[in-house]
Amino acid sequence: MSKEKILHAATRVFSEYGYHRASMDEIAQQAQVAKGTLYYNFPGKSQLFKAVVKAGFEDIMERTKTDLSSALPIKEQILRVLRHHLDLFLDSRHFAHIVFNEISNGIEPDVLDELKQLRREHLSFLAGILREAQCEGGIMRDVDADLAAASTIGMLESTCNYYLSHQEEYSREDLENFVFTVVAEGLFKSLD
Amino acid sequence: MSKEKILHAATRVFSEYGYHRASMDEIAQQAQVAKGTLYYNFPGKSQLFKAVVKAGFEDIMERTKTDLSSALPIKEQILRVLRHHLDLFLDSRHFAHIVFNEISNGIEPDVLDELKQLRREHLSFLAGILREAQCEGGIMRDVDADLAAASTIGMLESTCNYYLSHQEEYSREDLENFVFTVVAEGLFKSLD
Amino acid sequence: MSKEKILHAATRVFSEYGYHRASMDEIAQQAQVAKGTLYYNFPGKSQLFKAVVKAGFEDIMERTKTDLSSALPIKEQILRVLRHHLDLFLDSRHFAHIVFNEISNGIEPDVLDELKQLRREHLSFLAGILREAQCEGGIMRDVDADLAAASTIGMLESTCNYYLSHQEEYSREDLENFVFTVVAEGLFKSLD
Amino acid sequence: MSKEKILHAATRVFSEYGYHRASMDEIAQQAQVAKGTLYYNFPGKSQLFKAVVKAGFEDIMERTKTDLSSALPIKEQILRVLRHHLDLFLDSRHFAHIVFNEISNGIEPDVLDELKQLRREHLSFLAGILREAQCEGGIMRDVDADLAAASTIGMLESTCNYYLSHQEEYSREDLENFVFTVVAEGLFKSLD
DNA sequence: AATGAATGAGTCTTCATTCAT
DNA sequence: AATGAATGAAGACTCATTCAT
Repeated sequence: MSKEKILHAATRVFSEYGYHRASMDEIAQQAQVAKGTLYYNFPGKSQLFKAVVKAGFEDIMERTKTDLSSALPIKEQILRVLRHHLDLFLDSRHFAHIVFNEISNGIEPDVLDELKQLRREHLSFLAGILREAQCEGGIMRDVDADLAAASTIGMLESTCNYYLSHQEEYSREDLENFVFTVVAEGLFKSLD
Repeated sequence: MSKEKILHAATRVFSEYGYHRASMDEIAQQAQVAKGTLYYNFPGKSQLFKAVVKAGFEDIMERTKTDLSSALPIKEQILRVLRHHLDLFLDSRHFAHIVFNEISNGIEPDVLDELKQLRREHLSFLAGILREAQCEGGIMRDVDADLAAASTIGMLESTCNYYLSHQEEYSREDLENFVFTVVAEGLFKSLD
Repeated sequence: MSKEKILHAATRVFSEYGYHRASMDEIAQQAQVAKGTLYYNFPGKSQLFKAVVKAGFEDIMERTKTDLSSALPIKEQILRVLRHHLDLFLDSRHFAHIVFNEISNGIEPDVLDELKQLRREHLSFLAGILREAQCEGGIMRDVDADLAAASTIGMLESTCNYYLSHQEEYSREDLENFVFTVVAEGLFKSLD
Repeated sequence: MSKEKILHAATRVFSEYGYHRASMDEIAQQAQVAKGTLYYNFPGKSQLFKAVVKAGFEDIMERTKTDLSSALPIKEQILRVLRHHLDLFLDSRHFAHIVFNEISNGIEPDVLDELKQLRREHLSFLAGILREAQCEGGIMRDVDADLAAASTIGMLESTCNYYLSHQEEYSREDLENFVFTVVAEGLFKSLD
């Protein structure tokens, strides 16, 4: 009960302020529990943060998995993965930022390792989908699937970030089209 | 004199610890000046950080510009831009991280705006080069140059990051080839 | 049932950490009861501590009494008292320390008074034995029995403490001989 | 300047409350400096405590040394040492208690080691004087000088403690006589 | 131009205690 | 008789910033 409330509040607060500016006081207040209750449910700030990030990764992976099905053509599956991540980066911009980026700053090393592990798992998940695409249809280029997953995530986040501060200039459809194009065909017509 | 030393030390310290974990004490110590001297030369921590980031952006832009010349074919110019940014992300990993990412966390809003402006200028610079490529040769796809610049930066950083924690699996050449392929041709052979 | 378990665990925990560093959490855990059970059986931490100290005093007094008997020559009785206290200070070093010394630190005043009373009773018990020695045989010097009891306890504890951190240099027998000599004859051959 | 004030205040506060109940807030208040000033001058609570204890040991040793001189007969020297320690235990009861006893509780292990070292040095100092007495005059029994020093300190403190809570029953002279007797001749007329 | 002692608001964390069940 | 979730006061410590020199 309290744990739920705390996790929700912590997600909000970490998203808004980032790890370091977020204070346990603020989280307790927003969760409407006493500060001690935070420490009754989580060992400390960094562990609470880890729980938030973990829930975030699990959520995006769960949502993506649910929407996929082997019945779909690989091409469609990848489009859906992209769309899910776009949703995440657009709807929960700040949350996505902490989940994908705040992982590197000044967090206790032991927790940091676990966070990196979570990120690795997420990338593996994406890479797995890409690898399938390579095996099956021969649709995909023969690039390293892990690098491809990593590069795609960074590309998506950066692009969404830019989009969000220039919303008047693009529509959501523009964004999707751009992303699909870049992923699919790259920037150049030909470089040879 | 002092200003130089402080700027160098601040770059080192911010790179190592990130904005929030970096302390003015540590910076003063590494710069071998008294703490008061920091405040004599810079109004405060966030302003000092801004100066560091600004110098960072200027450096990468300067280095890139120097290496370009209208004599070169556009294609080659873009390769060089990519290579310069790869260098930055690989050699000064942490520095690049704060320059490109720490900009969004929990920094005082007034300074944050100026930092965002700096990032915008850098993206404009890159977008400018891409736009040239579009005008001139018809080599490039007709995607939005600004989005393309933003997406490329994100892709580069994320890819380098992954590469740096998996160096045993890839060579630097692998990395370059991958990046060039992705930028040039995207991930798919065809999606239609 | 629970009370017993708690008392045992509390003794262990107080002995290991001292009064202030010992936590009710730790005690509950070691006693394998819920924290609430502690408060069901004892009014609070200081009262629990008092119970532990009381049991400690009673134990050493009981053990000593059991081993004495009016049949024994006074001299032998005193040797036995010394030996019992040596055993206590050596075998249950930390426990003895809290029983005899932690009594004065920063404990709630109300409980502190009761603890001091317990110590007083123990000293009275020892002084009683000494007084007997004085009456009966004329073996003992005509010093104040209460002061003598107090001084002896302090001497024993301090000596055992030193011994315990220099065990490689002395045998247990050395220690006993030293203590008996000091008690019996003092440090000097003659001071007149 | 501040350092002095802090050290004085800390001595007062630690003496009154013991290590754990003493709070940095209270010390800062009594020293009339801001809390930050405490940490500017001392790395932390335990280090501040160490400084207090160190000053205490140095003070008693200094005062004792000053009063001794090789011209005096050994017997007189030892009487003076005893008197100085009596003064300390009587005049600065609480301070002496923390200096000699609080050394064992729940202090950070690294600092604890240094504190133990200080105590060791003090005992060595006392043992040195005793050893002289053994060499020179043959006045002293052939007991281990280190054990003798340790036992004497414990005896003194314990006796003073008892005296202080029963002042109506003894005079200071009674106390001195008792202590001298015990040290000199022990408790028994003869035990053989 | 430079210093560094001093500050105090802000943070994380601990823990004895309570109480509804 | 026993539980354990929840509390909140209290405490140690950090650090950007100020200012007299």
